[in-house]
Amino acid sequence: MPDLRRDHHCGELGTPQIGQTVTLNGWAHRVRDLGGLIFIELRDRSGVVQVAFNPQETPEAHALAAQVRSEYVLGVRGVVRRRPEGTVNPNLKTGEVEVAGEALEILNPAKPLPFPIADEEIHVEESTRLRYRYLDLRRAPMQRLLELRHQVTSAVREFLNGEGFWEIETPLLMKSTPEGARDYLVPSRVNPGEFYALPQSPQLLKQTLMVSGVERYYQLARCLRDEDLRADRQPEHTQVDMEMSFVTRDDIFDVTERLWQHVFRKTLGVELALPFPRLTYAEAMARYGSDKPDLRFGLELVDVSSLVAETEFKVFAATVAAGGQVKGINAKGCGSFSRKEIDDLVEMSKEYGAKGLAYVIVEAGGLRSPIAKFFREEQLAALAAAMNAEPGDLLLFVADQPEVVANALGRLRVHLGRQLGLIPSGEFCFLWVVDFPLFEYKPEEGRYTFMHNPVSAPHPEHLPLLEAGWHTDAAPGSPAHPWTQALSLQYDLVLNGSEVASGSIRNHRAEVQKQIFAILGMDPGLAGFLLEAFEYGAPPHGGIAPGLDRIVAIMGGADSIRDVIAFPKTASATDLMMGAPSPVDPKQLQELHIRVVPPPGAKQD
RNA sequence: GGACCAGUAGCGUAGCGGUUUAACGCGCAUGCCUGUCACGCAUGAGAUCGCGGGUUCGAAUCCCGUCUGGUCCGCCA
Repeated sequence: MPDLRRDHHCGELGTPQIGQTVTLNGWAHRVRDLGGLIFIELRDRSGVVQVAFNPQETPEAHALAAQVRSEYVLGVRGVVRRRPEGTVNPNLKTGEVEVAGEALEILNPAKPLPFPIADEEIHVEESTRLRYRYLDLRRAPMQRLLELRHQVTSAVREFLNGEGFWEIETPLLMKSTPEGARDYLVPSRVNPGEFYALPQSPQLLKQTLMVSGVERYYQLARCLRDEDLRADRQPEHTQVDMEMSFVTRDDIFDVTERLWQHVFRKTLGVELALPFPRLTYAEAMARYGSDKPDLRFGLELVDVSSLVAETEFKVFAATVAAGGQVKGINAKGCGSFSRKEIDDLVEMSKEYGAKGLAYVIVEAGGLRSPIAKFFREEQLAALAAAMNAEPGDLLLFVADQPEVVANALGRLRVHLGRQLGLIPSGEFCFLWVVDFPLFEYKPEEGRYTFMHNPVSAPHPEHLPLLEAGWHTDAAPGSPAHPWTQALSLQYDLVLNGSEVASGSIRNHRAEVQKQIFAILGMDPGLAGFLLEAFEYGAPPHGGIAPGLDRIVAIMGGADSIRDVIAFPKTASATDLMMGAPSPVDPKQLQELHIRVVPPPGAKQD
């Protein structure tokens, strides 16, 4: 370590330290060489302070200071003094004082940087930031996010420890499962031809821990999935994985709500109101067309099926007759949209699966629309009334099967909310979505699959529907089928339109779990050991797994979860800093008993 | 797997209705400058216009392909 070892941090200096000799270590944030005087802004994690070097007072230090460039690493000793009259910098936390540099040591020079560290508002290609992630993380906005994430995890641990949870680690080398997401595989050298899988989540193991009598478990667990990426999806993400025994759904809601209340209070000073509102899945889909509705704005979906069933507009009438529905949203004040703007919305709704988007412009004199001619006067009036239409509004309608309508209008709703600036910033709108269907019918596979995961328990009163499903006359997938009707004790936590946690009360009775596997046509596979464990006294249990990356990103106002992950991957799952993934030495492959068969057209080395 | 957007000195951009020494700001280098704080002033270096092919007398500019990054759909909790 250098001679000049720090005894203070840059950002903590102020008028109370005036007169003290301090030693600082840090980076040259900005350098201003006036020919005589040299000012160096010195930065460490705590902040920035100005150091002044005077050629008359300390010629040696001054001569060295003249060599300092941006981001040189320095040791500085000097006396804290009040800045001369008129030179106080109100933009700097330490701006009332400066350090009169007496001794300077260059601990390490730095090459000119690929992008500036000192400017907070920089526009640099994200690939450049990722290539030089160590420099990107040096920037103040990124440091703030790193610190926020640290504070959040620390508050999470503090709270859960206080509630009697035990933090327990589970293995990274697990067993592959065919269902759900694609696994990352790790070849076994010792067992030729066999593979481990990296965990998609510790789901089965945390349930196993309940059988072990742990009662309250948590882990900041890394979860890995080999699927395509998005702005809010990385190949590895972190969950606050929790599981509890002898609890009801409300117990889990209560702990989770108080957890985030504690975290928001400790880290942001924001007071969350409890309890969080709840919506059933059915209501969320009906009113917002989404199972993760953003409640920070309105634009709710309105069902007008009954109003249009008898009209001459065949698209609407036929859809309703065929068991579909017609729903609309009222884009308030968008009646002035240009033809192109409306066409864009139509195009977008098609992207989201709708066959089309009907629109009606509300004018003072009446309704203007290409489809108006198919409606009688009173039908139009009823439609306008149902949509709460006022002159200047734009009404948008989709007719289709309920899932399609919900998806298209739900996404259109979010798009319009953003486009119209209806979404207030700085608000944190949590809500529970409850009563998810237990199963989901996949027409293309002709079978039922699980909605969330296969371990979610059915609603107790829907338990008989499991058995009834084997004997029904109802067509698979139809609304009348018992398995379509069965609701589960699964729940999601939604924050500002993002799903930030998911959980359920689990099946703890082996026969119920086996029944569900049978309905899903699933081999228990990996879960076999859990089923066995259930036969040795499994407590009722349930849990939840909040996604840390998404929550921290929302808390910190980051655009992407990449900004709250220290070393994230690109959209093609590569790491631009370390250059992963990469080919490996043939010897390594040999040891693993693996031969690579490149796809046709792949790049050769 | 598909759609769209972007790629021009270290960074951010302009040029893209074809022909110029490829322009501007920041950064960098050198010199000057003793109260600056995005210091200032002057001079200068720095670009095979992502890559490959094609059209043309002539391509950063038009066409095709490809790579990389991003957003979205599919996929995924």
